[in-house]
Amino acid sequence: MKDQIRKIILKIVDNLWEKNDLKKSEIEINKAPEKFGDYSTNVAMKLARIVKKNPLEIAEIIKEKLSTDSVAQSLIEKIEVAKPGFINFYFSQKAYEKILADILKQGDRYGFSKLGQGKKVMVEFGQPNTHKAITVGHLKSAVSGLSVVKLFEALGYEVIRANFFGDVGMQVAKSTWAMIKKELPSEFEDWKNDKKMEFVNEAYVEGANAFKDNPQAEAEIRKINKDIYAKTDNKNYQWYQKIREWSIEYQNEVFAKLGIEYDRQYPESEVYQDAIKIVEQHQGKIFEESQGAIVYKGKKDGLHTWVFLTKEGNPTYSAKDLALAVKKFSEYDLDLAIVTTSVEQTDYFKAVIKVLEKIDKNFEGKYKHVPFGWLLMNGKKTSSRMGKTIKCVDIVAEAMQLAKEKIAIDKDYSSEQKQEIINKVALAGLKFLILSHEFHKDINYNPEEFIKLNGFSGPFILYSYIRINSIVKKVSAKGGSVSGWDDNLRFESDHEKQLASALLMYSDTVLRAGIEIAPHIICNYLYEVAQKFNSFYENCSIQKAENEVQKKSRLVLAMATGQILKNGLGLLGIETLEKM
RNA sequence: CCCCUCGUAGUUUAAUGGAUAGAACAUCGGCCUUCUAAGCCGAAUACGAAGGUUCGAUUCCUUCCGAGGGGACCA
Repeated sequence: MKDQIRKIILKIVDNLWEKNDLKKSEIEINKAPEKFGDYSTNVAMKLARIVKKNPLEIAEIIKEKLSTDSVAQSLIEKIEVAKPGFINFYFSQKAYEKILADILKQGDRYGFSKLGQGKKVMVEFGQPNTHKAITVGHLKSAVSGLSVVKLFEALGYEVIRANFFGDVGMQVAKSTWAMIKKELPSEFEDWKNDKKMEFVNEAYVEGANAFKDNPQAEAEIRKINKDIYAKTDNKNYQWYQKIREWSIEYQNEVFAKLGIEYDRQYPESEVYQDAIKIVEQHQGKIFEESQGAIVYKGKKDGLHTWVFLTKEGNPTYSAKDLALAVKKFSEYDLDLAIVTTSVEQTDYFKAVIKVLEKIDKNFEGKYKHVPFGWLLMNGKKTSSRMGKTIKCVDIVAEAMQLAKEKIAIDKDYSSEQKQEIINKVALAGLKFLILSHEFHKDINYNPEEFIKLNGFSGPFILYSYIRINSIVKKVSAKGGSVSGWDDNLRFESDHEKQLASALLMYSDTVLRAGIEIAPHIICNYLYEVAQKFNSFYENCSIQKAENEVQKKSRLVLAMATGQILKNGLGLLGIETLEKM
């Protein structure tokens, strides 16, 4: 709809002022502030400088021409000119009819665009380490990454979900060392993965402390590290392998609960050899020797110096990330690869990407790092209440506990139904909290109420969706019908019109959120829709509509709203509930 | 010392260079015999400081103040 209006305006402008230097990208057609209509354009103000005329005069001329265009006439009910030179549009009933029909016809596919058609993108997110706990940072990565995946899918891309996890290095040696030393409870083997991993994480902490404080332990841990790299067939390696398996199973369980399944998982150990090779291949050109290590000196590119191979000849993470990048493209023929990590790695990835582009020009612009901020409790990274590092499972458990305490669930539901409601509400709250902030900014939350159940929150949107579901069922049961819903709709009140206008903005919003990789835009949008729906709900009864046309119109509007909320929540990785 | 990010109501935050800076929580005041009150309606409170560019700056540039992150063998 926006494109249609845009085309018409551009044509008018070209006809009126033949030799204008107006840059088309400067012309904006945007959602107008509520009191000024639905869409607005700045074309007259941009034109003013070029044709040397008062923007208000120009706006009037364009308005005049627009009102004689037949396509514009059918979509737009009213055009207004406002100072300093905006042209504002109000949608027509026909426009509403068309959009509602599209939404209901296309259903779950509504809002998908063709922008990325035929293109492949890989999104890497999650990135936990084996042999230790999955932290709140991994949770943030997982939730954010899933949303990036969904946004790219909505843009029409084929998306490959990838995970890169650390399964080698000193941290795994530390916990392996402590696990061997520790006395295991007799029933240990029968424990589920989550309990085992809790135990392993304690071992990791002990191992890390011993490494710091005890030279004997340090030597033993270094030996274990060597055995792991060499795959020596001894107790050390066997233990490492066992813990690795539990870790991976556990990771998959945790991520599955968050709604994440990967298409490709890259263990760090898999790129180890490639990393060495790739650095050696480009030594002298991109890399040089410095103090025994092989480094990339980034000064000429405005970057720091980064070590790629240590003086012992081991690849650092930079080399592994480099090898990983190359591997991704060779395996999947990608058009784009996205890596999400926390912000502290921003400079680091600048260097990795720079080096990647030096290796092959074809990578230019195709590897993108998306940094996200911390999830902070009262502005701090740690929690005294939960122990030093905040674990992913603790956060999820807290959210569930909060949901359980504060939601009033119909007592007639079975315990399974209740559990499902608690799970989904908690995850909706958690995911919405994370995604409603701009990616690169830190999130501060208050542990007492860190997921909100009302106001600007995921549960509020779920609740609105359920209200819709409930009315639609009730009205349909009483013989209300939506047959022939694609024409003869009539919206009289502002509540109806504003809701319909908001629905009309969905596809523009998805497009923008996708291009900018900004799920918070979706959050803001969904909240606006839900609010407008609730206003409509209070003021415009469906059951008590004055006539059949009104009843049908309102029912269709409610149904379309439900579909939009569902689709939008889907982009955030949030599942809907049918009742609660 | 150098580089990056960020400073918006009491708190958490939004605003592709545009219109009266938009919300939520908390606070105060209304609305359930009526489609799920996790809701609706209303009140009050904010752009760190100073310059500059622009018809127009919260947004872009400079300086200062404040917070966080990064800067060779960790990631």
